[in-house]
Amino acid sequence: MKKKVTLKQIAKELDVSISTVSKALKNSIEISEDTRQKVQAFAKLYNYRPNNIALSLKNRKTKTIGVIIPEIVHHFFSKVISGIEKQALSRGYNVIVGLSNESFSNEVINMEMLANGSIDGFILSVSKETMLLQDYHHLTETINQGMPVVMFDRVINEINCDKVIVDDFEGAVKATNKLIENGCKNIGLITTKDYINVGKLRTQGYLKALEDHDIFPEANLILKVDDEKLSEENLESLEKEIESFFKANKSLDGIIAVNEIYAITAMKVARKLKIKIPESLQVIGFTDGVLSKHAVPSLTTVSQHASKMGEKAAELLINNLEREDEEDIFETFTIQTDLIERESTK
Amino acid sequence: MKKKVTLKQIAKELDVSISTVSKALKNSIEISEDTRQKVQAFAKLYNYRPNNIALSLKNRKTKTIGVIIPEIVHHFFSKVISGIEKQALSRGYNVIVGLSNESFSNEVINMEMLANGSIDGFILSVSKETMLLQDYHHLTETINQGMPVVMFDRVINEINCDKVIVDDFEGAVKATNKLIENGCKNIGLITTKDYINVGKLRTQGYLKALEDHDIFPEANLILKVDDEKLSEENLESLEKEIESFFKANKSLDGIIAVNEIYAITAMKVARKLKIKIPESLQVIGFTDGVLSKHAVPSLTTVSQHASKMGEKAAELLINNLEREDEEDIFETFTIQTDLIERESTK
DNA sequence: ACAGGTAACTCAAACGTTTTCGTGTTGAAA
DNA sequence: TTTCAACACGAAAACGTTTGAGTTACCTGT
Repeated sequence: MKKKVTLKQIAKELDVSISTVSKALKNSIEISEDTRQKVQAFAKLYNYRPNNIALSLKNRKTKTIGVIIPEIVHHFFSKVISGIEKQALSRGYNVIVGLSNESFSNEVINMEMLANGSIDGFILSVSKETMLLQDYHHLTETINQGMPVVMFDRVINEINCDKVIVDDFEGAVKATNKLIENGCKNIGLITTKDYINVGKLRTQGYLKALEDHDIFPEANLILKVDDEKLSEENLESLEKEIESFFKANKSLDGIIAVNEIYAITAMKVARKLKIKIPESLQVIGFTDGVLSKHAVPSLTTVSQHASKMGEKAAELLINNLEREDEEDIFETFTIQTDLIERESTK
Repeated sequence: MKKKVTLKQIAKELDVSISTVSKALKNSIEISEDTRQKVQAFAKLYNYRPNNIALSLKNRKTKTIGVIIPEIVHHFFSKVISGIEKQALSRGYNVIVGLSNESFSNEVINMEMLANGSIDGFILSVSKETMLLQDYHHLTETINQGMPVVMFDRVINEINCDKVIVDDFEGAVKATNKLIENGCKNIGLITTKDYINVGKLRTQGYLKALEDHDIFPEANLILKVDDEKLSEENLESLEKEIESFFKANKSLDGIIAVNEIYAITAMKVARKLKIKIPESLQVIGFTDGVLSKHAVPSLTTVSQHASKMGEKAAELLINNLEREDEEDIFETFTIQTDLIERESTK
């Protein structure tokens, strides 16, 4: 077991100074050809690699970015991470991941753990609890200490930083328009409670599209599901809720669901009630994950290009980190959605 | 924008030495009550936090573990990460993630990037390419340098380190037994090419169960799908392959599939061919992901407890890191599988 | 009055780099 | 023989901590 070799050891071994070794390895012209070759040969032999931690300390930068997300077992977030990773790797950065599990205190703890020198900047999507509590002190403090932050998807307007968001509003408009074009007269919406930003925006897009086509939105065509229902256990109660929604609105011929689970569950309930998809009911979901692709019938869905979001977020952050001038001009980048048409629509 | 405050700054401000500040903050009895209070008050006011990088350099440990996985947009791997994260957080460690994207060179690059001081140890599952090439020099080198490594799921027997594996063999036995108990006479297997360890083990389990019941395994009941078919694009060709498999074996009344996609696709094909599930065909998959839960009919599956795997892997690694004696006694921990019964079996 | 003790600090080294500013030697020009 | 580059290298500081080993100044006992 040979431990990592350091400059000091090489220096001692070759009987030169540490500085000479360092310079020789960097091909400095200060060092004679002879010595340079000797040092480089030795370094290669012992597989010398500079110690990252020492470099970080010296340079005051770690070449590492911290990512805090609410959950990782989630198609959208893991896609975002893969985008971040891709961009980070190509620019020589590492990615360190913290999970908040939708808890405010976890978010704070994780950020504090990383903010003390471990990373150069944050990319994050805040937890639901944080949105509810509206306590953003950890964010403002981090930013005030001069650490760049990029928020994505679940962003907070009051916080002054770079942001990457999905055009949820426009996505919902597109989806709703599609259903209207396809002849739907009674389009229902399955959404979340309003405090979740994305749910709100999608609802607004749905309403806007109806309005544009002079369709009067009916309140009972909008089902606001309690968010707890998303947890894996409460699937049955979600099913029941959707089932009574369907039974109460027999005329439904189109459904927009603000996420994949709601859409899939709606299709499941429809099948149970012998409602044919897409013949008598067309369904569009959000988030183009595995479920949409493999469902039967496969689900038409609004793709959010999660991977691209991650790449863009990482790009904004790294640009900021490597910018010389310290001007803080923050950008909000909007990712356009695409409607992926599959079998659940005509 | 107030930058992070250091011991040196506090020392200068209060006109004492750096050591005094450090000791005061640690409540050392060497420092008078007075000074201690003064220093602590000042530190609190300026929100002093020790610089992690400096600590890492001094202590020669980073309290960070590196995780290298082939892919993150994958239910199994993201579950494993969440398990690792959970255990890591509870023991004061951070998790830094590298993705190999199933590529050997990416795996090597990522490991080299992290192995130079950034982390204390690795948790990894090797890429398919690495298994194919059988080039493990990056692993042996890392281990030889004294950095602990824990492998999970896709492990390599020749490498001497802690391992966490799923009892794939026994899982396949359980699944096959279940089908036999349920009256299946002609059980097919949809698996991968043999170089993937897990596929091989599951195949062996399937064969063992048949043997135990004096059923002679028929070669044409085993479909070895080319692994490329797992990629999201080649879904159609996977479907075709399975379809001809079904057509060539009309007597099939049970299917074991070594992953979720194969199982779901098999069900899709069955539906197309008007084969009723579970009445005339029962299906069991591996990996209890979202697809299994939300499929119609929902899929009976062998759960691998991915999250538990992650926790165990992190536990083994951290125990190793924090162990005083340097004895290298490596452990291979086997995670038992569970058969989650759903609608795709009787 | 003075050794001995102790409370309260400070010093300095160490972790592994990079980099600026010397410094000694050589050879050549004056 | 003196002077001065050019050359090849070394010393030391700095990044932010921790910690064992000094160093004061003051107090106590004899």
